[in-house]
Parts: sequence; structure tokens; C-alpha cells
Amino acid sequence: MSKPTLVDVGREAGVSAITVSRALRSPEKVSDSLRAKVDNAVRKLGYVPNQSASTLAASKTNSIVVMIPSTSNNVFSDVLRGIDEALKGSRFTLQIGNTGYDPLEEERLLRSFLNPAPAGVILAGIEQTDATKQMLQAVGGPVVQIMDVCSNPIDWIIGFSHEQAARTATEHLITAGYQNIGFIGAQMDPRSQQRLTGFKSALQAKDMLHQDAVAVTNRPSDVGLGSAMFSRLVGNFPDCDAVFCNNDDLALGVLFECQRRGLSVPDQIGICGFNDLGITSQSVPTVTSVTTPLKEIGRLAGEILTKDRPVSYQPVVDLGSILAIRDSTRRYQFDNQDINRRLSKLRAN
Amino acid sequence: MSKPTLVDVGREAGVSAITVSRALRSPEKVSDSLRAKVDNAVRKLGYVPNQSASTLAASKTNSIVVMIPSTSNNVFSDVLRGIDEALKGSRFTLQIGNTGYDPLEEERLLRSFLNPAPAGVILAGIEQTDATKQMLQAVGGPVVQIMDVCSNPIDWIIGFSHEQAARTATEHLITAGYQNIGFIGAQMDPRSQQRLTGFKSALQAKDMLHQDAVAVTNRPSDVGLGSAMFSRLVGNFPDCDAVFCNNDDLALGVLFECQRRGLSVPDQIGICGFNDLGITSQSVPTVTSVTTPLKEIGRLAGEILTKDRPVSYQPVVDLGSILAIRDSTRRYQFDNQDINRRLSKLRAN
DNA sequence: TTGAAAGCGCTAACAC
DNA sequence: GTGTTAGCGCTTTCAA
Repeated sequence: MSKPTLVDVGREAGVSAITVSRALRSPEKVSDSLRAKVDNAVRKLGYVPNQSASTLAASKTNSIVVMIPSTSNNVFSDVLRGIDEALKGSRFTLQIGNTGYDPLEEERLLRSFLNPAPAGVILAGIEQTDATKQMLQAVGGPVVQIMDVCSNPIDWIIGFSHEQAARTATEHLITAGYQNIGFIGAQMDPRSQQRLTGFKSALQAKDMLHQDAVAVTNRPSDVGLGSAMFSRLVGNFPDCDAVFCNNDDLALGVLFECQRRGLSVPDQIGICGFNDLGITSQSVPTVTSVTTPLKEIGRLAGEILTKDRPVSYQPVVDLGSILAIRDSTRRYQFDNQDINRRLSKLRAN
Repeated sequence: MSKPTLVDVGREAGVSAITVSRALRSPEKVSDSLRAKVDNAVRKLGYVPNQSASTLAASKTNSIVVMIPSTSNNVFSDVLRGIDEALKGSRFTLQIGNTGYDPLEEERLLRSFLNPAPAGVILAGIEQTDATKQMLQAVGGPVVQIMDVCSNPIDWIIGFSHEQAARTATEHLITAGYQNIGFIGAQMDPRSQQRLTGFKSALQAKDMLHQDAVAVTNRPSDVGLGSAMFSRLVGNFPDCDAVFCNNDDLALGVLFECQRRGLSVPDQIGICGFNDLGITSQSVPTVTSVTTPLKEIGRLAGEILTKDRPVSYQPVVDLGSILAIRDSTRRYQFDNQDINRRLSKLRAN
């Protein structure tokens, strides 16, 4: 025999289908005895709602669409975990789209996810195509952009300033006494470009930006690539004594390459990573990295979309980032006072 | 104005809705001129199919349900990538469920995903609850179990023998000259238990299993935990001179802890990881690990479910695993001949 | 090769 | 607080 429907449950409970529907969707609007009867019937028959029928009738889904650039990048699995937590126990389900860092693929995928309208949409970054923005406009559902901040979000944006984070990290390297600071970047998406901008501006402010200081590639990042990029960097920039890396994978690769070359970290080479995904705090030496609020971004995005009245949230939320200073950049054993003194002196210039 | 439907497209193309439906779903069963007309109308109106309506009418979905134990475990993101590749360009979409290693949560989630019936189901492991198995039976859709092998899969199972993989790795440690070999395990799911079994059986066969050789925890694995577990292990088992780790995170943690303690790897301590997720081949020293066919498992599972006639596939596919021997276990600089000679000698006992 | 009719299981809108 | 009616947009079945 086939799956029980609302009608079956209604028959079992001695009420009509629509009453069962109501009892299930808004238990508080229904009498206690009815609720009990319905619950029993549901259990007895093993009733499971048919999502498609519900979606078709209501012409809106219970799914939250999330478009992420890469499923293999740990950055996004952290974000997803946050979203997942926010959705846990709610009636919403996640629909994940993998754009491969391609706005056109994002557009194509999103189009197929947008009919019927999802309960909400989460997008990484602010580089949607015009067509994508139009589609989202037409759908009208709430949209949360994540990972970045900007002044004119579609509805909400939750993230932090990558430029600011990179500037802070680079300033730390300067303060720590490094003179010839390089940049290594892979998977140069727009946010990585912003980090590069922050890096450059911090160095330019001190007139310390070397012409061969930047080594970037669009290949996906991994540890081995970090080693290779470091080799490339020091090939062009032999005096290089510190490296700001686009992410932690690259930073670890640099650390390993230094070990292979017998370069001491932090004395001969300083290393700073980005995202602080876990290993950097455990390695030998531990590696300085920018701690970014990935899970919090996901959780807040999920929270906004699952609220009935999300309008109470600010449209732009800058969650900030924190530089976790570790052994890989402790060139001299400053105490905080020292650092602060040097910082004020530098700022006075 | 609202979204165009099949009827709108039909009107535009001068045919009926059902004809448009056919032209879209089976272009080969329709005349060329009709196909062209329909394609034009679709483009002109910006028609996007309504999945819910289609699903409701056909009472089966285009989604492939994947239940994975953990979204944050890189093992599963590799598997997901394989599935994603297999599904790319097909009409199927992925529906991912996160079970948190809990068979009951798997059952609960799956129940909600099973109405209407998905096009296919992918499950990790073989430890489904009876209720889960019954549900799957009732749905009748194709089911692929992954990550493991067994003799009686629901429909198909694709994976490798964890016991065999661990036995091979442990035998390698013995052959490499280690005398007091320990096991470190976190997140002790059934497959990890099988690895432990393989580890024990390899040592017992040589009468080398020390009573304090095993340190395990159910906490999720990470690098820091690897360091902590190693400390615990050598606390109970001070003579320990090699460690087989449940996964690469732990192995890296052990490596870092050895560096902190000034223990040389591989001379004083040998280290072997599991899954070979990338860093192990890049670290200093490189770390021996068991290379497992994660992406291939995902791809094959996806491939089976997207075929019209999947019956041509073997029900049990053992993709095997390969031990990648690296510097962390090269205690003496054997060449392969040496290893083989020692191996035959050991086997002769 | 194409079309007409019926219905998938649910919910919105309105009645009682 | 509960029921009736009328679809949501598509596919199935059968007919032409």
C-alpha cells in the first residue's frame, strides 16, 4: 500500500485533511484534544509530509539556498556548519550550490533553485552578475550576502573587511621588525584581491613595498603550492624576510619549505596565515594567522533567514577579525609594551 | 507578472503544455521543428521548470540524497566532490544530510527526505538502523552504501577494507623495524574500530601487541588532539617507538608533539596516518599514510545512481587502498629489496 | 507525433 | 475551531 496522505490521517483522526494540515503546521491554533488525536493518527500511520505538494500549493519552499564557491575549501565548511546549526530544529532545509568561484555558474545554478521561491538565499561575496541580482529582485525573498562587507547589500551582508584584516596583519609584520615583506596568494578571488590591497597599502604607507613582493596564482590553494610559491617569491625577492599568506594552507607550505631550506622561523623568515583554521595554532612553530568569524557568519546568516521578522537585523554586519599572533612572527621577544611603543613611534611618522 | 508556466510556453510556441513538457524532457522523441519552436519560446519567456510540480506529478524527485556523518571532516568533502562531479551536467541535484555520526539522526533525516522517493540514496557505512533499512526497502529506490565493504549490501556498496588497510600499514611499521607500536584513534566510528582490529591482528600475529598500545577517544579528531593523545599514549607506554594514527590530523599532531619533545622522526618515533589528505605528503618530514580512494568512491556512487540501467554494476566494489610510504617511517634506509627480504623472512615465521 | 483529461498532495481563501 | 472548494504546475494515461 502506498504512502499515507493528509486525507488518510484525517480519516484516522475523524477530521478533514485541512484540519490535520493546520494541526501540524500551527499546533497552537488548534484545540488540545484535536492535536492529540492528530498526533496519534500521524504516528499510527507513519505519515510523512510531502514537501513537493506543500511547496507547490504554497508556491514557496522551505529551503534555504546557499551558494558557495567551493565545497573543498575548509573556509566554507566552517560557514556551512554555522548555517546548519542555525537551521537545526527549524522547518528549513539547506540546498547547497557549488559555484566553483564562477559568477556565471552561480547564476545558472541559482536560476534552477529559484523556482519556486526559496525561503531565503545566502550568497558568498558581492560579485553577483546583473542577471543574478535581477532574479533575486524578482523572487523577493530575503538575501544574505556573506564573507564580506559593503555599503549597499541586496538585503543583508555579514562578514568582515578583508582589506582591513590584511592591513592589520601586515602592520604587525612591520612592527615585529621585518623589513622585506612578501605576499603569497592562491585562488585570487575578489576577497583575496582585497587582502592584497590591504597588504600593499600597509607597506606603501611606510614606503616598504618592494616591486617583487607579490606572488599570486589563480590555482586552488594547498600546502604544496605554498612551498612552490615561496620558492618563486624568494627567487625574485631574495631579501624577503617575511611572508603574508592568503590562507593557512599556503602558510604551512611556506613553513615546511623554510624547514627544508634550513631557514629559521621566525628569525630568518616571518610567516603569517589567514583564516586560522586550526593547524596554525598547533604546528611547530605555531603560525600567526588572522582569525576570521566563519562559523559566526554562517550562524547569523541562518538566524536572520529563519526569523519571521528579520527586519530587526542591521543590513550591514561587520563581525571583524582578530590577528592571532604566534611564534612564527615573534622575531624579537617583545612584550606588549614594546610593541605598543614601537607602534606609536611608527604611527607618528 | 508571475513566472511563466508550461502553458505559457505552449501558447508562445503554438502547441499544448504537454508537448512542451515532452520536448523538454525527451528532445529526441519530438520533431526538430517543434524542438526549435519550444526552445525559442522557453528562451523568450525565461521559463524555468517548477521542480515541485514535476516531483508531485511524477511522485519521484530528481534528487540524490547523501547522508554523511560530518560536513567538517575532510574525508567526506572529498567524497562529496566525487559525487558532485558525477552529477554535474545531469538532471540530478544533491540533497545532503548531516547525521553527526548518529544512526538515529540519520533515520530521522532520511525519513524527511524520502517523501517523495528520491532518485537515489547514498549512505556512509553499513550501520543503518532497522527502521532505516525498512524505509529504504519501502521506497525501493537504488541505495549505494559507501566507505566500507561487506557481503550483503542493500543494493550496492563501494569502499575498501579498513581492517585490511590498517593491517598493511601496521605490517609496514613492523617491517621498518619498530618494536613497540601504538595506536591513536579519535572519532571511533565503526570503520575506525575496524582499523583498530586490523592493527591488533597484525601485531598479534607477531606477538607484538602491547597491553597499553591503544589510546582512543570518541571526540572529533584534530591536530591538537593528536598531540594530546600521543602524550597520553607515551605516558602509559613509554617504550612506544611508532604510532599508527586513525587519520592524518592525529598523525600531524603526533609529529608536532615529537618536534616539541625533541624526539626525532622517524628514528626515535615512526608515524603513520590514514586517508592521505594532502598535508602528509608535504610536511617535514613527510608522513606515511594510507591513500584511500575517497573521490573515486563518490564518483562511482554518483555514476551508478545516474545511470538508467545501474544493474550492470557489481553489488560490492572494493576499491582498495594504497600505503604511501614516506620519511616518517623510514627508520633505516631500506631499499625495496631489503624490505622484501625482511618481509619474506617475517612471513616465514 | 501530438493532445485532452485527470490527478499528484497540499494549502489559500473563504465559509460555517 | 473546523470544513469546503479550488487550484498550485506538472506528468501520466489514454486517445487520436
